[in-house]
Amino acid sequence: MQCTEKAPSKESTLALRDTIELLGGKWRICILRNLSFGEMRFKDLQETVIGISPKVLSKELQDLEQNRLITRTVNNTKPVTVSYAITAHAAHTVPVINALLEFGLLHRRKIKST
Amino acid sequence: MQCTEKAPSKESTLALRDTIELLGGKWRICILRNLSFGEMRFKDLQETVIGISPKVLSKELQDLEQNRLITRTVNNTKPVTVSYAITAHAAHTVPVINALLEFGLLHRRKIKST
DNA sequence: CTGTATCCAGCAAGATACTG
DNA sequence: CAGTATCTTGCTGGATACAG
Repeated sequence: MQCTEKAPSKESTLALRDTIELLGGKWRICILRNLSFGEMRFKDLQETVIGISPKVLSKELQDLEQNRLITRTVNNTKPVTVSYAITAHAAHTVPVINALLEFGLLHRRKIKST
Repeated sequence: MQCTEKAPSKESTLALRDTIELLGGKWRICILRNLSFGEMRFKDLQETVIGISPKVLSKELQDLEQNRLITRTVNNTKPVTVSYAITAHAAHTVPVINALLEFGLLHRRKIKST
């Protein structure tokens, strides 16, 4: 669907809310972006997603997996390692996430300069 | 800045967090999208942003105004009306928001069909 | 119409410690 | 390494009423 609406419909408002629920929160977008560079293990994510606690990371990963945005793979190594990767479906969000990032950088300059 | 990174830098992670803080939460993106169709008054928003309470709407609008994402204009009518409009700066986010919306629609179909 | 005041519940999330 | 358990707090945001 291309968005060609001339006014905000209730339907689109609700759909947008779904997306926000899906990707919203403090961490999920960051996690997805990090995974967009390649698969990572739990510990990698814990280091790269600055400030997240293992409990919260665990929960977020479960949520993302349930929504088919990431995959979880247990590697048969010793000790066991677990790899997380982004799904093809979630890869669609990467350009959007980058756009958000760029807006953030732009915004910082904008606000600072006033 | 075009994002050409090969790995997630701390800097970009933090910048992304800024954006999430800026646009995150349950309501702001919806508000911005609604305003992207043209200026609206408080009451219009209250009706279109389904489920928001006046207190929360008021607070969100203040936050958005402080970040220069919307403008607030008091009209000299009787009784007084107030118009909210998106700034040129925030207009940059509109395509991104629409991309999020479309992803949400896509996602719904994806999840349902499994 | 455009908000603010008050009161309150629930949950996200932090700290920390612990397990397989 | 990859999490889970527990305990606690602070804030988001809901309901409702009221004010300029």
